[in-house]
Amino acid sequence: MDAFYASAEQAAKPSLRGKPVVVGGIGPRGVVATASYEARVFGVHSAMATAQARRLCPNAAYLTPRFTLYREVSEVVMGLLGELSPLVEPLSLDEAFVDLEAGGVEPSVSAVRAVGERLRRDIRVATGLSGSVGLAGSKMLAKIASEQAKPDGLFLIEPGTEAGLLGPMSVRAIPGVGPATAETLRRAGITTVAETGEAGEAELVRLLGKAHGAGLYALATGHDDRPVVAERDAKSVSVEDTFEEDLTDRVRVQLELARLADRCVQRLRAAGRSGRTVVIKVRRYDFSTLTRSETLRGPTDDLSVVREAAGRLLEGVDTTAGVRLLGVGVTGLADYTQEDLFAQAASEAAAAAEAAAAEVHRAEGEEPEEAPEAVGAPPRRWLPGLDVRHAEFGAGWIQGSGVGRVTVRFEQPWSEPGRVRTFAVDDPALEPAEPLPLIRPVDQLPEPLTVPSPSSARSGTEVPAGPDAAPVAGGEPAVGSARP
DNA sequence: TCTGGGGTCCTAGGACCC
DNA sequence: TCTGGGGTCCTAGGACCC
Repeated sequence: MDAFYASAEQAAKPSLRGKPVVVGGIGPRGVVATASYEARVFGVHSAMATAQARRLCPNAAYLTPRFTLYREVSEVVMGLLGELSPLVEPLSLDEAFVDLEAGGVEPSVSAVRAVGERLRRDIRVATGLSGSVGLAGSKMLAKIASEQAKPDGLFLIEPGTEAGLLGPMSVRAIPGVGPATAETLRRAGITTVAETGEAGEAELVRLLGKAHGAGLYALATGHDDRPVVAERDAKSVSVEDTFEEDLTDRVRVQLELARLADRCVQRLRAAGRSGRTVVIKVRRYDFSTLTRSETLRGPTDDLSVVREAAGRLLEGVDTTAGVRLLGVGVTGLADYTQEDLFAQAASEAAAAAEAAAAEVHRAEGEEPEEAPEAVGAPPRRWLPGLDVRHAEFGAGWIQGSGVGRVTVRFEQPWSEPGRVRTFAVDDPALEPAEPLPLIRPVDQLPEPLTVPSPSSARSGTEVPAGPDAAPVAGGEPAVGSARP
């Protein structure tokens, strides 16, 4: 998918189409997840500090990610891929390998190209978004082809043309070659794919180590027989938080670590897994990062066991100078939950310890756990980009908030750009809402009396899509769109 | 107002075992 | 009586990907 998160936001928010949009962390320590192509013109790109992006492109819309929506769109797209072949290997929410041979597609350039073009049309019709397709004889080549295809295109690497195409490219084009590997190779006078192959396997192994060197040599010389593997089981589950300000209070650090352990176990249990090794991660004020791990006697999905292990691991870490990030993870995953005596005993001991600790906290007048209760419900956070519903004005999204006010734009994926209104942050008529689908469901037609928009009469042949969306080929109506 | 969050894979040293 | 060789597991860190 092209600029996936940003494109999804533009499809959802008509007023942002054709405008720079940046999706990512909104806070002081946020980074950019995806920038729309309009924002990239200003030099904004993924992994850049949001603060720097704001300097480069102050007029962009800065939005917090809505993963629920992206996951829903992703499932639709992965479903379309599943119609092409039983062998689909997702790499992320917006990217996957498909083994067309296993899907019985005739192995000819014309047949394969036709499948790719039809897929791109189907994706646009089903989601309103554009995707790019790379077609080639191996995973590496297909990935490079898809990069060439972006945005909104298709690129096919014909057998026999690989060396000519790849040779002049930077070695960075090869998946797995990042900044460190590229720098090591550059110091050895190697910068292109062709030079990498010419260096020979022995030299690459000497420079990069056995596995990486041999693997890179194979890829650089066009050898890649890695199979497309469907549904691989996760090997670890982890959660982490970067704090807006460094934590220095040890009790607060312990509290946050316990919270992270809770979230980690929740995810572990939701996946129906259990794990044997507990890992904590600590990033200090100076960005130095360390991990500590402990392997249990058997796999567990018990909250107290994980919490206790995390707590023990933290004891060996000096946090006095300030903690920027904390994380808790579980690896060594097993498919089942082993309710052994060890876990039960530890669980009971932990429950007792917990009760005792809570007593101590109360006695010491710890504020973190008590504060919300004392003041009532925690203040709602109106994050830019999130969905809301107003009792009178209907569905909209948060454009911004501050000084006790929140600004909402009232529009839907299938409407004209909407109007902005401002409310008090505690306006009872305003409440958080679920994301609307990008394509209007057929069972949610507008009611004629309440939405008599004259412009909607021509919506029958339009597809809600990104700013540079081409009309649907053949002009067939989009799924789900209809006249009132 | 530099540097997220969730992953995978590899390396290397020490413990431990046969 | 001058110290093998190989394998696995655990721990910690680093590169890389989206």
